Order: sequence, then C-alpha cells, then structure tokens
Amino acid sequence: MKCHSFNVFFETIANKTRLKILETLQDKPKSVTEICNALKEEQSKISHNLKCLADCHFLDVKKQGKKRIYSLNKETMVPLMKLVSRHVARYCCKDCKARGK
Amino acid sequence: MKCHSFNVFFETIANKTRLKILETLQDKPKSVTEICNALKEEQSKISHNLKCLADCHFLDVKKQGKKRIYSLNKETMVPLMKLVSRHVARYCCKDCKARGK
DNA sequence: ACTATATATGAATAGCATTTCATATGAAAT
DNA sequence: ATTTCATATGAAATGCTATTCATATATAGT
Repeated sequence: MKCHSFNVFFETIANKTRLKILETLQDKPKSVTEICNALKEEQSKISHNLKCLADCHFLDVKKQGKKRIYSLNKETMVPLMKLVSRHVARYCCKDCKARGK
Repeated sequence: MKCHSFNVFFETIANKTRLKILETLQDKPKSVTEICNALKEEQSKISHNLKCLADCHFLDVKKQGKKRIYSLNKETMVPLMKLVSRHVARYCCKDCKARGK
C-alpha cells in the first residue's frame, strides 16, 4: 500500500464541502456557479475545493464558453459510495442510534 | 448520501498513522504493543488512533489476557483498498511522475 | 478596447484534528 | 495485596487544513 497516495485520496474526500460537491454532481454535471447555488456556498470556497477534487481525478472538467462544467468520475466514485453506504448502513447507524447521536 | 456518516468514515481513514495501522493489520491481527513496534510509534498515539478505527468498525477487538488483539474488518477494507489502489494506479502515479513528485 | 460574467488563485486567519505527556485503569503473576 | 505489564484516557499544546477576502485571469459580447 502506498500510504501517501492513499492518504491524499482519502483526505480529499474527507470533507463536508467536497462530499456535498460530489453528491450534487451525482445528479448531473454542473458549472461552478450552479454548484454554488445548489450548495449555497461562496464561489471561491467552491473553486478551491473543486481544484482538490479535480487534481485527484474525482472530477473531470470541460470548458463551455466562460463556464467550466465539472462532472463526476463515475468509475471510481459510484462503487466507492456504494461500498461506504453499505458499511455505514451496517455499522454506523445502529451505533449512532444507540448512542443517541 | 448521508454526508455526516460519510465524512466520519473518510476522515477516519484519511490519516497517515491510521492508514499504517490498517496496513500492518492486513498482514495479521496484532496487539497494541505489536502495532507500536511494527510502526515505531508511541503507545498512546496508537491507542488513540485505534479507538477511532474501532469506533468506525474498521477494526475488531478481542481481549486475550492483558492484551487486546486488533484485527481488520476485511469485508469493508479489502474491497475499499482494492478500489483505491486502482484509482491511484490509474490516475495519481502518472501525474506524480509528470510533476516530478 | 471595454465591460460584464465566470472562475481561479494567493495569503492571512480561523477552526479543527493530532500528538504528547501525565496519569488512570485493567489483568495477571507473585 | 502489591507489583508489573498492557492498554486507555484527559487535557494542553502543536500542527495542519479550510475558509475568507481581495484580487487576478479568462472568455464572450458590445
């Protein structure tokens, strides 16, 4: 296992803003402005976080006039999210309820 | 997608110490002291991080005398690591070489 | 060329997670 | 009961990441 690459991979996803971006892009590809509106977040914040995600190839970008359209790298993200969903459903929800979280 | 649970999931893995713990446990289950020796890290550091990992059910624990033996939750971790390996191999390594990292 | 719109970027600050150190707890042996 | 080994835990300090704010760049239209 190459700890550094793995670490970058996970650090990039382990962030609420970036997770929300990934979530909203599951719906369909969007421009920066569209993402900002969807999440009600500031533009520079979104841009900074989009950069991380694109650097790690979680997202692809293409130019369209003045806009940049970001889309999900489904090949990795879809199975990843499925796997995590299963883990979370199995283990975390029960615990959270038990602990009153 | 439940962003909070997902976030906890990823934050827990997104840490060098914890990734190294997961790595060393792929080999075989180990006690805290064995993990400390394997990673050459302080005991309290390891214990704190083991707690995170166990809380998220990435690890299982069982008592054995004074020792606590930690083992990997292979059901989630094996396919997860496979998926990430593939992603990293496909995208990150090329980029890193290209950038001289 | 100028203006407006869309996005990116640098740097300082704010916010949070990790480590460290001291200490507590637990389990077995004498 | 006490000592020793193994692990856990709390709190302070350290270190790192994210956000913010100001500004730069890029593209298209007039």
